[in-house]
Amino acid sequence: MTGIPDFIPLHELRSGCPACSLRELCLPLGLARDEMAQLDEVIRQRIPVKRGEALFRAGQPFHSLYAVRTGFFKTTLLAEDGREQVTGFHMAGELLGLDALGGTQHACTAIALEDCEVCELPFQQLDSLSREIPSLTRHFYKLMSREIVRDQGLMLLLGNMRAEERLAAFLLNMSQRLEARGFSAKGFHLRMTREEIGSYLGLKLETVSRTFSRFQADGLIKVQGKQIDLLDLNAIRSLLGACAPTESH
Amino acid sequence: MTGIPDFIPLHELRSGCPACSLRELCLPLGLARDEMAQLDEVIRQRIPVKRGEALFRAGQPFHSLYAVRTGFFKTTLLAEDGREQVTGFHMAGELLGLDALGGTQHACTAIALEDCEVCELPFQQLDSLSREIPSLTRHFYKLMSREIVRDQGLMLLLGNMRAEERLAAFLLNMSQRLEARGFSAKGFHLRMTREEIGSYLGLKLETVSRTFSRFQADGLIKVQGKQIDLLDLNAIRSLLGACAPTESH
DNA sequence: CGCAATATTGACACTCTTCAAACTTAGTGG
DNA sequence: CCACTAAGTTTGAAGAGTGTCAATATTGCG
Repeated sequence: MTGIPDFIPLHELRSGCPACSLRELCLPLGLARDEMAQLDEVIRQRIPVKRGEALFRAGQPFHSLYAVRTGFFKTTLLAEDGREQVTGFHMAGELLGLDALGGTQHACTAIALEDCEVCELPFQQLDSLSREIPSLTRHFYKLMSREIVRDQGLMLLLGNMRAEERLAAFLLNMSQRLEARGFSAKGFHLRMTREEIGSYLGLKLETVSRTFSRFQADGLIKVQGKQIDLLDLNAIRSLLGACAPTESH
Repeated sequence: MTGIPDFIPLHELRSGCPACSLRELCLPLGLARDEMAQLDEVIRQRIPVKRGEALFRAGQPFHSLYAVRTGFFKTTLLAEDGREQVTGFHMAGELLGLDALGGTQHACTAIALEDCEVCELPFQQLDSLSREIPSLTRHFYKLMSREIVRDQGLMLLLGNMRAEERLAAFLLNMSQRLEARGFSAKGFHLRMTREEIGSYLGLKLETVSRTFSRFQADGLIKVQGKQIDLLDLNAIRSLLGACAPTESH
């Protein structure tokens, strides 16, 4: 039981990876019972991260990947002149730290946007395990290539789309990912500020706010601070001009 | 000698990976002699790709990675509405196809911008080999995470920088990569059109052209069609306002 | 060498940003 | 529990930076 902090209630100790509903999002499918048990040994579960805290920061040595169990993170990149850009928002079942997998230090910073729980996957031990469980390596290849494709989709958005299209793509993406996790696809509470949305989409916060207001005036959505309700999904979709992929991550 | 086309002159057969000057860019360092020999067996070398031809296209099944041996490629992403974005330019020693590594089909299209030669690395066989050569897996992790970091640097550029900064970052990046390959850092021939540069940087071709002209008027560069000479590297660097990472890839 | 593709340049339109002020929400301490 | 403060949001007006359209010049491939 090494590495499992003792403030976790006893009954939680039994709910490791094999029982985790998010398993198929962060571990390969089709693992044998004993393989799963091996992984379960290695993974440190349910580490709490408070709102505003960093899970890791750019430049810190890389030791582990982290799977989001509950809560919501942003990852940011910091330019030398202080400009910071949000490179992603991450929710339950997603893996953080892939951009450091091959290297020695983290490239981005991961900040909790609300109180979160993560599971830690120490890379050294995963690496050893992957000799016994070849599908593990394959799984990380898949996750990393998915991350590359995701980033390229965002590049397409940043390079080609106008404010309305960007916001529409953002809302649909959130909707879809929340739905995939069993939440409502039509109403949700944004965890990030307008400024963080803007940074992610390459827009200023005022532009984000204005565009939300316009969407509301047009009857597409209802905005109440961070609470968003999508009133006309099809109309929002049509804003994309059949453009960028909404899918993925 | 399977897989090696017979139009390759005999003396080339001896110049496989162990002799290739680009080796350290596409294969892990510190391989033993016999490991290198094994890889050499698997890699199909010096496949010619003519200017304008696709090395692979988005949607095609993924079988192999490709190392650029000579020449110059662009990779593009195609949105459903026909909009296409250039996601990267790739020169000798760089690996293409990483975005498909974990999946079954290519996500982007790779087009040769001049007559090229590539080496093919069949993934199946690499995968088998990596059981005997663990550093191979690690190497691909590294390459993929580098690709993620590169893409995120571009996201930062697309999200935050203005036309002048984008062009300056582009020129410095080209200069640096060419220099690393033994070419001049100050004068080079662009292989891509203004439109392709613009697509990559999220600008219209007219803006690229205008910005080049302004740089020239300011004495920063000399432009003669696709021939670019960097006259004042420091001044170009200072345009970046100490922003985005120019490094990488 | 000739033609199509590419590049340059200008004038104008438009989107987004900037600056500023007012307003709302959430969190803190009396 | 309410007052207070800081952070976040909304909205307006003006301006900068790119995009668009169009005409002309140039390049480079066949």
